[in-house]
Amino acid sequence: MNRVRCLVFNAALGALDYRVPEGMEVTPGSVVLAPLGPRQIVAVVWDDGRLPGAEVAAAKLRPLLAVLPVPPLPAPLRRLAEWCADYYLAPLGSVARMAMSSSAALRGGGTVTEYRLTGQEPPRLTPQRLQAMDLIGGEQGSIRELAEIAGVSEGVLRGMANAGLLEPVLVDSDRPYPAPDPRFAEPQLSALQAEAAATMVGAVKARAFRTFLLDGVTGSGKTEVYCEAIAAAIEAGGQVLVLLPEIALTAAFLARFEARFGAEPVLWHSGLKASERRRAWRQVAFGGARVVVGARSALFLPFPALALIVVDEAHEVSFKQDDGVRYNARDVAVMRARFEGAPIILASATPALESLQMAEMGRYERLVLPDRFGGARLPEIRVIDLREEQPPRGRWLAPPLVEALKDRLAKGEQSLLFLNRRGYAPLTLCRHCGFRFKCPNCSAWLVEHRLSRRLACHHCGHEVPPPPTCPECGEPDCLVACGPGVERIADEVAEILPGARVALVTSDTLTSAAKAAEFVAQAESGAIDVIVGTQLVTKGFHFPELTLVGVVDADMGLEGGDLRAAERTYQQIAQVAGRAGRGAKPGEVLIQTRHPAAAVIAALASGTRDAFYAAETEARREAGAPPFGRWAAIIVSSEDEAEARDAARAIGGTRPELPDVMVLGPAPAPLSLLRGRFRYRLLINARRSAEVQAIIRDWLGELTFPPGVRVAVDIDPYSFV
DNA sequence: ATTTTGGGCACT
DNA sequence: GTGCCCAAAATT
Repeated sequence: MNRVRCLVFNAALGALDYRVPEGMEVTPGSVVLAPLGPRQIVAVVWDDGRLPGAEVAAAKLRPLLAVLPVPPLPAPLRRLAEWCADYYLAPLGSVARMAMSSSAALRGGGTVTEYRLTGQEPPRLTPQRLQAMDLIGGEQGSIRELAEIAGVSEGVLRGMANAGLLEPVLVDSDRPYPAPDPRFAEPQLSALQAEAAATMVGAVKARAFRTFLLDGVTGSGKTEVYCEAIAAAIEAGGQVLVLLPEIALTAAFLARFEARFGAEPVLWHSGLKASERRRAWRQVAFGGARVVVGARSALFLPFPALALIVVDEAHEVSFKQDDGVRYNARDVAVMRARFEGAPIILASATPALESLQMAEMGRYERLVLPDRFGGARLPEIRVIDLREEQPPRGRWLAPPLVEALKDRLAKGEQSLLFLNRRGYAPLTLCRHCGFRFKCPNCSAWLVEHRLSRRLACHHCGHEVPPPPTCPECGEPDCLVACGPGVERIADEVAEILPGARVALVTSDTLTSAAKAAEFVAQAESGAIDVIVGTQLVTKGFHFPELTLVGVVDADMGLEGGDLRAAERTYQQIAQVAGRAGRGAKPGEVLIQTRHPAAAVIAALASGTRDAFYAAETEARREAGAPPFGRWAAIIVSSEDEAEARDAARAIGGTRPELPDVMVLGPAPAPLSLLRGRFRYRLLINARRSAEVQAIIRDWLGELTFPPGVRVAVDIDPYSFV
C-alpha cells in the first residue's frame, strides 16, 4: 500500500495522508491534485516523517488525482519552509503557500491570447473607448488585465476587439527569458573592489555556503563588485536571486544590470500580472530564469540550481514582513543559502547592528570598501540647530538650507530634500472647534494629500475628500494643515525658488516602473533642480550633478517606541547623505535637528560611524536588545475591544515564570485600533539562552480563544506599533 | 478554509 | 413533518 503524507496550503488543516494510485509516480516535493470532501485541492507530497499528525486508517485514504506538470519543490526549499514555520511560529501550510505563489503556473504550458492596440484611428469614440485607448497605451495583456488598466469593463474591450481597435496576439505563456551574458561588459574595478570580488567569486565557484557582509560606503561600487559574483554564478550554470528592498527602485538597478549583462533579469514582486507571475514562476522552476531580481517573496521561488543570493541594502527595514507570516527576508535568505549550499552577499553602506555583530563573531565574512569609486569624496555634513536657526512661521526650511538651495540653483547643480512623510500635512484640524480628522478604522490621523485632494489613512487605505465645512461644528473654510509633508515642502521650495524645476518623489508619485524610469531619466538629464522625496530617494540613485542634500527633520525617526530608532535614523540619513557628491563635484549635507547633541546626529556630523555603532552596541547590550538578547511580540486583536482585552489578559495571566524570560504587558498596542481591529500587545524580552519559540509555543498552545480573536506572534519584531 | 451534519426552534 | 438557522464536526 503506497501512502504519502501531503501538505495543504491551509493553516487550519494539518497534514493529510493519501493513497498513490497504481501507475502514479510521486516523490517528496511533487505537486499533486488531491480530493478533499467534494473539492479538489493542490497539495505537496512531503518527506516521510517530517510532518506531525496521527496515522489515519488505510481504508480511509482516498487516492491522489494527478501529479501537476511542474518540477517537485526542491528539497532545500522544503527545508527552508520547515525552518520558517518553526522559527516564526507559523503554520507550515502558510509558509508553503508562499512557495506556490502562482496558481496559474501549476497547469501545463500553452498559449494565451493577449490584446494590444492596433493603432487604428477610429472615426468616433465613446468616452469609455477613448479612456481605454488612453490608458492602455503600449500595454499588452489579457482582456481582464487591460480592463483593469483601462478602468473600463471587459465588455468595452471586447467591443473594441470586434471593431478592430484591439488585436489578439498569441503568446507562449511560458516563453524563456533572454539569458544574461556574464562577459557582456566587464567593468574596470579598483584594487580593493577586485579583491572583494575575487573572494566572493571563489565562494561561488566552490559552491560553498558562506555569508559575506559587503560593507562599502555609499558610492563605493558595491553593485559592480557583487555583479562579478553573479557573473561567476551564471558562468557556472547556476541561478541567482537578488533581493531588493523597494520594488520602486528596481528601474535604476535593471538598467545597470542590463548594461553589465546585456539582458534584463527576471522580475518578481507582488505587482506582477498573473501571466507574468506564471511565466516567471515556471521559468524559475525549470531553470530558464537565470537571474531573478525580486522583493522578499522571491525568497520562496522554487529555484532548482540556486548558486548565489544577493541581498542589496540588507539593513533595510522593509525586508521585515509584518503581515501574514512575519519573517525577516534578510535572515531567511541566509537560511536559504545555507540549505542550498550557496554563498550569500549582504550588501549595505550602513549594515544592521545584528549583521556587524555576526561578522564580529566570525559567522559572516566582512568585506570592506572604504572609499568612493573614481575618486569621488564623501560629502561634508553640517548640522542646522533648528532652535537657533528657525524657519519662518509656516515654513520648514531654515535660512542656511534656503541659502544653500539658492546657491545650487544658481550654479545649475541639483539638490535633494528628504522628509520621510508622505502627503501635504500629517494632521488637519478645525481652527474653529479644534476637531481633528481621524481614521474611523485606525487610531491615526488622516493625512492630507493635496495632489489627490484626499484625506487618507496611511494604515488602512481609508480616504475621504476634504469637506468644505467642519464635520463637527459646521464652520466653513476652517480647516488648517498642521506639520509638514513632502508635498508641502515641494510647495515651499517652489515659493523660495521661483522657476526651479521641482520633482516630488514618493510612493504616491512613482507608482509604476515606467514613472520611476522617467524620473531617473529626467534627473540624469538635468531637467530637475530640486528633488523632494521620502525614503524612496534615500538609496540606489546616482545623480552626478546632485551636490546638496537637506534633511528636513532628522528627529522624526527618533520619536515613537521603535527599539531600533537610533540605528534606523542613522542609516536613513547616512544613505540619503550618500546621494550627494557622487560625481566630480563635492557634496554637502545639511541636517535640520532640534537635538544636535544626540549621539546619532553627532556621529553623522563627525562621520564617525564606528563610534556610533559602538555606542549603540553598548546601549543594546545594556537593554538586553538584539543582538545580545531577543525580543518577541504577541499581538492580540479583535473587532471587539473587550474581547481583545480579555484574550490578552488571559495570555498575560498564564505567562511563564522563567529566569531568562521577561514578559511585559499586556497593554494596548501603540496603534490600538488598526483596520477596525482593537489590538493589545505583550512583549517578551529574553536572554539569548532562552528557547523563545518553544516557550511561546507551549504557552499559547494551552489556550483557546473566541472565534473573532486573532493572536499573532512576531519573532524578532521591527515595528513596535 | 470549506463543506456537511445535526440540533433546536418556529411554523404549517 | 418541514424549513431554516447556526454551531459543531469532518475533511486524509
